Amino acid sequence: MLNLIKDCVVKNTLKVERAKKNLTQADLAKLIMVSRQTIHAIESGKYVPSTVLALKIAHIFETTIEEVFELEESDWSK
Amino acid sequence: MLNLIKDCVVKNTLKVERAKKNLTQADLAKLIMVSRQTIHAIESGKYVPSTVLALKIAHIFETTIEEVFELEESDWSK
DNA sequence: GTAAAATGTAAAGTAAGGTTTACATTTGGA
DNA sequence: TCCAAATGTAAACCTTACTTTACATTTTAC
Repeated sequence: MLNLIKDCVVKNTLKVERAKKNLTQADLAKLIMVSRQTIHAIESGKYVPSTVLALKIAHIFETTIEEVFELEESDWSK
Repeated sequence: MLNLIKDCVVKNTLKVERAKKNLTQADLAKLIMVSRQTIHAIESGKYVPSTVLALKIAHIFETTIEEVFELEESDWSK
């Protein structure tokens, strides 16, 4: 079975949520205990965070993972 | 900065949700296009799925990731 | 009680998430 | 304008998620 997950595109609203709370990338990184580069990489779509990270991020923004990370429509069937 | 994420414990309700929908591990695996062993590994806590997989799993069960995957209380501060 | 279905387990390999260090560029305020 | 803060970028490295194949054990149905 070939890997279809890696081809899935996930959009996120990190930058906007950060703005709402007036947090810098470094602030957010510190809050969830990861490197600033990790936040940057997620925001710029370089990669999708692990579920543990996603849980923490959604928690900080007082919302759900689904609100922050959205799987592209066409990828639900992959 | 050392990696704290790997030490986080995440419980999940996959087995129960599967029972509700009367799906075998193989059924679920087929629905989200992963191997049966992947489902088994997640269910038995061997590892936490990626966010993409978690999104798909929650979607199948018509719920949210937070309902299916719960970070242990003490790990929110890690 | 036996066959089939479901679940458990394991090993080797690949890809993606995340780290560290380091430096370059952009933005904003005095 | 100039300094500092914020953001962007990159490379080398390690860990974990997920795959494939294969076989063992447990459950379920007849």
